[in-house]
Amino acid sequence: MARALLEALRRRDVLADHVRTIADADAMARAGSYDVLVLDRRLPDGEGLDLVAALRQRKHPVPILVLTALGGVDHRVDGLDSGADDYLAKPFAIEELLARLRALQRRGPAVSDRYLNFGNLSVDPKTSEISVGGSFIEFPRREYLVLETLMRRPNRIVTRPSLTEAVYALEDEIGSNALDAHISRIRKKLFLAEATVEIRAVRNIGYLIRAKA
Amino acid sequence: MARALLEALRRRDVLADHVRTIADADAMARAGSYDVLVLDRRLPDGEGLDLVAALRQRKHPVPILVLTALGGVDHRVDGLDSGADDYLAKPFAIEELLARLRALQRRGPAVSDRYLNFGNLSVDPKTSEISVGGSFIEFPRREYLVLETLMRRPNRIVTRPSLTEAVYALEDEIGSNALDAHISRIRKKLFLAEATVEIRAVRNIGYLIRAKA
DNA sequence: CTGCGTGTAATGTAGCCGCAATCTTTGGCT
DNA sequence: AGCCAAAGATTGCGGCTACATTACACGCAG
Repeated sequence: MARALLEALRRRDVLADHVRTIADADAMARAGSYDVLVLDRRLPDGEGLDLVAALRQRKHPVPILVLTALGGVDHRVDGLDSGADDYLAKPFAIEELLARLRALQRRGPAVSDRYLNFGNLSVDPKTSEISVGGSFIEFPRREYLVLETLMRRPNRIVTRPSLTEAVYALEDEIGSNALDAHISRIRKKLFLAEATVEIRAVRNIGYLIRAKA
Repeated sequence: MARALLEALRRRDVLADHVRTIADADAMARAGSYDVLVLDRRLPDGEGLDLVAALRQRKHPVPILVLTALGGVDHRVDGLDSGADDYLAKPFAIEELLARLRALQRRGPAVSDRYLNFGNLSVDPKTSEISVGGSFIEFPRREYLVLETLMRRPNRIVTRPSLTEAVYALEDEIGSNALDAHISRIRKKLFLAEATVEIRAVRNIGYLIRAKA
């Protein structure tokens, strides 16, 4: 079953690791940074719920979904009360498991490194292409870097230092309003392309991109 | 069914409110401070999932569990992907629903640890964002600092020196009623946003934030 | 040479915030 | 209960400063 699940995940470009024992899972959870943990109750070296309890006692924040063949209501209640975040009885549809994983992952930090979409604006970090409402716009390199950086955190403030670092990397570039000028030029292009997003300044802090008023 | 559920919750000393329509639920979510929302899909004025989408679009943080008679895998996937946190098909055992609610509520504070919630007011110190009933309000820097400081100790008095220190840090700024002016402006914004909290003065000592009379 | 990208500087603009004047509330005192 | 003084509330004004915009200059590439 693990193999089938791994295959289904891989096909959807979800990265996953698999171990067989509670001890290994514990070690992985300690060492790595995972968005979600899928756990079977019956394991070679014990009861999966014990790991849930142990992780929660250490205040480990990873969302946990418990799988089991024990489908009775009582078992499900035990599973959830042990500290797990979701509980799914076998047999189950892969699609439902995936949907539940998405729901759990949404709780955590959203990190997808494919297209950055927001409003009718779309940025492809792979090719550095930007399109508004389906039609592509050319952006000079600096302007593109600023916009991509903002699009990586839509609706969130990006500080001025973050932006300058993103655009000027190692280069020392301090002593002008170059960043402001870039922002202004980006705004003009977005406006002409009738984008549904806008770049707003946050005084003393930085900028953010968000849905147009 | 709502009556049975309310009865079961009441017997376990869980406080719950019940409304019948999406419109009412939306209003309650804006106004009140709830640990979790239980939502039926079939409602007199529409599809429950639409409310989920609306709340999530406003970044409303409340955990949502969706109930439905539509038990197919596809429906469950849709439900979870709309932004809900859990999905339960009717018929279900009350005990399982209660366990799932406990799981959601447990996760609520864990996630919202970084949020300061009180009444329908929510402050995110990480991003310096403030929302009332799910919709965000812009606050200038000084006003934000005052409000965050108050929200760190709801129902507790914060002394004038504490507040000025929080707002003016190292800077020497003594010699006017600037703090009072900030309080006044914050009050106006909160009032316009229909917040369920209010800022009260404590003569000769300071201010406190508490539930609105 | 020409055109584009980009940094710089000058100028315009907006909004935060401190100040102070004025009004309201509160609590103590007779 | 009534009065007064002090604390608090509110609001308009103005200065300051960060941000916005634009023109221009320089450099590099074709």
